[in-house]
Amino acid sequence: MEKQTTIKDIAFALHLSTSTVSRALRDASDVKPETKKAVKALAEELDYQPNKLALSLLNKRTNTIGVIIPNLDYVLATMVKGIDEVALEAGYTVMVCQSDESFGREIVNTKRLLDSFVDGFIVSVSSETKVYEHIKKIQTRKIPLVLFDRIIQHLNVPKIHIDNVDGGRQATQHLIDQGYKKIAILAGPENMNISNDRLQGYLQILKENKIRVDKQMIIHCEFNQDYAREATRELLMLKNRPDAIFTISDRMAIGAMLAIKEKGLKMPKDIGLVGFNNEPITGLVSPSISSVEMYAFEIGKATAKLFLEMLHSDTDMSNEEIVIKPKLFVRESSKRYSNR
Amino acid sequence: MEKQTTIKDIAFALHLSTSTVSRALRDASDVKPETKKAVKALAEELDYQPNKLALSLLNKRTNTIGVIIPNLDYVLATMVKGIDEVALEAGYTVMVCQSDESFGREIVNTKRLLDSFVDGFIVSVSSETKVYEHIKKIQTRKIPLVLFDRIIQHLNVPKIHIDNVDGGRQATQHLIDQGYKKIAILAGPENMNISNDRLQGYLQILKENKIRVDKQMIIHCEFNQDYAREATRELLMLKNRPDAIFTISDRMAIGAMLAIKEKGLKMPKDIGLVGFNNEPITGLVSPSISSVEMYAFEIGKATAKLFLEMLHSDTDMSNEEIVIKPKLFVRESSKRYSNR
DNA sequence: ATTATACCCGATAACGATGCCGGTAACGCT
DNA sequence: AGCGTTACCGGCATCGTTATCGGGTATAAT
Repeated sequence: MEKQTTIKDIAFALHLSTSTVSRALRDASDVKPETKKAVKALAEELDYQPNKLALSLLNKRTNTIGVIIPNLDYVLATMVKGIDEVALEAGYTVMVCQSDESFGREIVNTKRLLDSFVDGFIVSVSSETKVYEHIKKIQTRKIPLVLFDRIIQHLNVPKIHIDNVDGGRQATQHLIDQGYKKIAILAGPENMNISNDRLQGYLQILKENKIRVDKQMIIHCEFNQDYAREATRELLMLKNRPDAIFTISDRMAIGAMLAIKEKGLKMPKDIGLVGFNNEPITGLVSPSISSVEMYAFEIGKATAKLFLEMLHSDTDMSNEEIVIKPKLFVRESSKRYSNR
Repeated sequence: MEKQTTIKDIAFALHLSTSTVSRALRDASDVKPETKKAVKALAEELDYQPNKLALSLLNKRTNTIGVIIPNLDYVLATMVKGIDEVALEAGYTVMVCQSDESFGREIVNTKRLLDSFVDGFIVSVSSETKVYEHIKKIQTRKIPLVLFDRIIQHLNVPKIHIDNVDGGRQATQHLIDQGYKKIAILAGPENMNISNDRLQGYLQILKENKIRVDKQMIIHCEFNQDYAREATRELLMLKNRPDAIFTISDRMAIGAMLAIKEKGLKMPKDIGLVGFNNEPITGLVSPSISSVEMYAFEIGKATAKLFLEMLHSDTDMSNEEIVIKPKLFVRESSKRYSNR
């Protein structure tokens, strides 16, 4: 690594003090125009770049945002893209850390970013996370923090996410409308808000339609294609098997689809299927899979905007909560009647 | 943001000098054991964390790696995951910047990371990038740099990538083995190494099999599903249409598949199709698509390892080039004969 | 001629940490 | 008594930058 030219070099070369050079470069009022010109010219020539480290040490700002996410699957990668775009525009650089759905790594990442002096955090918690001390630590240090997508509902932090209850409602109501009678749900781990909320929507709709809840139809399994496949296999072996399945992710829907095909059942005739996320793959498999769009890119952008707003405002925003409406896209896997 | 406890606070509280506190914390030899103990106890109590910015300013090291990638699609996200894993292990934090396939943003990202004083760069260039001044700038500053996946062949920089020529060879030879006579290729933009190399492999195999190259069968199009679909439409309208298509990405293969289905042709009977990347989707669509696996996660890990090695060794490694063998996974879209 | 007033510019401290050097006290040895 | 050694500890400079204060000089006003 080569030595960068510093303000001192310029000062020395021009027989000026560092103070004057500093002021000249920042176009301060009390510097002679010619001096300014000379300084700027030399700065240009030597390709002078102010040392951000030194500035950060002084100002206690690094123009860096710490982003912690559980992984880089389609949805989160899309959200990160949105965050990145807005952050870049505003002059911030993001440090993306993956917890890999591990609580321990989430802790490590938080610590790392904390002592890298990021200006703030944008976090989506891992599926393992059940204790929030690390999050609270960020708060007690008064460092700006926004939770997105996988939020922690009871924490007093600005949040942004889709209306997962509504997503669950849309999916379930749609299956009922299509004449399915016994609807199962493949939910995720019990502590995850996105799982619980979607399940809540499912339960609401069953109740509103006066359908009795069958506990056998509610499966909590890992957020993963293989687990979903296995869970679906078991569901389909019940003597009172479901005639529709709502999975809370598209990966899980794929797993369910594989188990359904394996069993020789036809969608949408014998069984209906609705996923969540509306990943491109849902439109490409056969039958195509109905899914709930969650506008990941928009959420990413909105998250970064909310974060920046928080960073620059001094009013307390910890009660802020932005909720975005999802939208069901109906495809072959659940469409029995073309008129509805 | 709250004030962090510094070494000065501890020094003041214990009526010591900052130097002594510093030495005590680093377990230096010439500090009385009791003093050490007192310092450490207080440090623990006040939750002292050394200020990384100050240290970075002194040592000119930030323990941060700048990663620049064109986007966060499946392959690159997987690679980043590999990089992240190894980097975390080694105590480094990565700053991931997406150029979004834009040359301008690649420049901006390079600049940003440069003056964030990252310890080095891991870069995969955008498809627009045809001029390499920003890369050379990194080199002239003697900052460690590794190129991966989308490399620049003629630059004297450590590189790591799969054997794209071999990937192209495997795909093309397989199609010939399956009895296809007129094989088209959907290549990417002309300046991309991964595109050119795969095309090269294709050409080699045609030549080795004494098949005349038909320029109409070589299409350069954007790295994108829709462009690939349109290109395939046009290919299929030729009076002398191809009976097999090799696309250099799976996204493009999907586009091609859609155009093929639209035309009413059957795979693998009427036409064969082979993609590249071996994304999960290739096994899920119908017919499933043959594709060349490029071991993205392994490449990511190997890249980070190579980078770290370079960082810690002082021998010149600019001629290092790691090439990983890809492997064709045969699926329905191109499998006419079950015995081969 | 004296004072006021811009107008420029330099010295210094500060951000937090460490490396180097130097200093002091206590002790042992000749 | 005088010297060297050892064990501890503090002072200072340094990294690169800016904010603050305090001059100095030339011009204008009295």
